[in-house]
Amino acid sequence: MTEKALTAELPGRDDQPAGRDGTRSLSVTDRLREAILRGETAPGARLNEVRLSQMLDVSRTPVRAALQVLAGEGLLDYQPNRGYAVRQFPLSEIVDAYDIRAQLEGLATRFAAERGFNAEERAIIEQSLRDGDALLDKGHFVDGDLSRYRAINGNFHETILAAAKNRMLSEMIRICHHVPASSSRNIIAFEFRDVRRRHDDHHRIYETILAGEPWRAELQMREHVAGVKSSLVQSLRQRHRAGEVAGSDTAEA
Amino acid sequence: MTEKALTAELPGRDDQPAGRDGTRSLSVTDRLREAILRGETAPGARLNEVRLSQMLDVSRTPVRAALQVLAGEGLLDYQPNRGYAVRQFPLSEIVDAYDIRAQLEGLATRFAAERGFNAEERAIIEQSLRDGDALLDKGHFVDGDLSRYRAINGNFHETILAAAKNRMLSEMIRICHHVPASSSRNIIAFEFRDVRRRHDDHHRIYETILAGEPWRAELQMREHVAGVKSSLVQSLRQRHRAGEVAGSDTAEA
DNA sequence: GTCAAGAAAAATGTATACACTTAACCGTTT
DNA sequence: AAACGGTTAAGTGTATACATTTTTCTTGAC
Repeated sequence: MTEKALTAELPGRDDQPAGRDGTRSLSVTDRLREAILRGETAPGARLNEVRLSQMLDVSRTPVRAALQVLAGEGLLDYQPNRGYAVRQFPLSEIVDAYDIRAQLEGLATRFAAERGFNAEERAIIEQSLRDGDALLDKGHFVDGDLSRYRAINGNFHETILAAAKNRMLSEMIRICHHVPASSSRNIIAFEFRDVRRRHDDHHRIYETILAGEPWRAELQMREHVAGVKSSLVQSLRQRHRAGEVAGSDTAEA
Repeated sequence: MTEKALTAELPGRDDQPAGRDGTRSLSVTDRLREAILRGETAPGARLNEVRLSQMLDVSRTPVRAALQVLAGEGLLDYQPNRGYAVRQFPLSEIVDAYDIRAQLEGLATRFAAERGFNAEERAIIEQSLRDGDALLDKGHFVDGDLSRYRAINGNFHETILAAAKNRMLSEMIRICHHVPASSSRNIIAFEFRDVRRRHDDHHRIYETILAGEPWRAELQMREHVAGVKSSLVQSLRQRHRAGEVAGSDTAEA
């Protein structure tokens, strides 16, 4: 079941009132989500409430609250009187999640283009473009550059999403990002060329938005995300060919 | 706050063990969701846990569980230590929800077309097409026909969604349907011509799927849903012009 | 009269005891 | 050995008491 490592660096209920969050429930929710996304829980494993509460040193109440929330986010399965289990994501759903993201982020881009950016949003985006340029100027990556670009990439996408000003859209895209292997945190290694191409996409998208062509910007963003999917699929194929394969139709990385 | 009518036809905790559902929590969740979607709760109103538990004749525990679930569905807002409030949907978000639905259902149609239907799914869809034909053959609607067509329409869309075989997609579309004024349950009156046109869309989409053209089917479905949005917007404009208007930028019907 | 500070009230968060359901166990039977 | 039945243990669902936070109300000063 691999419910270990959850108990690490636990504040203990007396050190801090309730973690650094407002409530224990939120704290437990975050910790469990992290653990699941990290893959520290065997997919399909059932989560025992009393064991979790002992591990996290809280009562069952906040644990149950967290489980309900995570089930709502799609990370857990729930059956009445039978409890919660870590949801399994067949490879097909992981790949499909990119298609969903492509549609949704495309739409968000259209909304953003229609509604326009405020000064702060514009500043962040332009900064992210400059930062990416600087990082890619060397022509190759050194250690840590990839995770640095990941942050830059995040700023770009999040700012566009914020400019779309649609909560439902934001939440849905957030859910897409929380599909285990789809999450940017455990993405496969990328070629320098891939990153450069993607960064250029950012430039193009921003230019199209400024040019006042929401519909084109939507298509560009859709294509942009679809490109990430392609990279993933190709990467999976390579792995598979290398015989490194592992887990049939379930992702555990 | 208008938390009335929730207490209607309550089984009472001794009549039945826990409603007809498995648990009280699920029962309460369903009842609260219905009440919110029906608009029986003032938008923005804060929900008091003890009052709700008294009204529903259960303890706070299942009430809290229900509130957490509904917050996850996007129907309620939550703030730590301050509780839950009925979420307000600005008109823009209601309209946007149709765009989101259009993208998502389009994608679902593509998936369904790529993956194909099984015998049962095919049967349901073809039945829905026949039923709609029969209903529309008269050339006009009599009382009750519109809600009858609504059921037929539901069968068509739900079956396509089922054939897409993607849970995340299903859940997201479900959320779109739960946006108050977006819900089919409180949709504005439709012209006969609109319905006929929409039903013809169903025929075309199914034919395209059978023809093995997933990409075209996606576009058709996207356009199909976008048409519904247009009808809504037009309907809202008419209302507005008629001065019937009411609530500024918040939908309450 | 307005504002601020503090106390009282109310509401949410948490822990825990108990009820009920499900799953496991064990012996019996075929 | 496999299958059935009943008992026991384990786990989830619910109610409730208590802790903590937020909100309200009162009191006082300016």
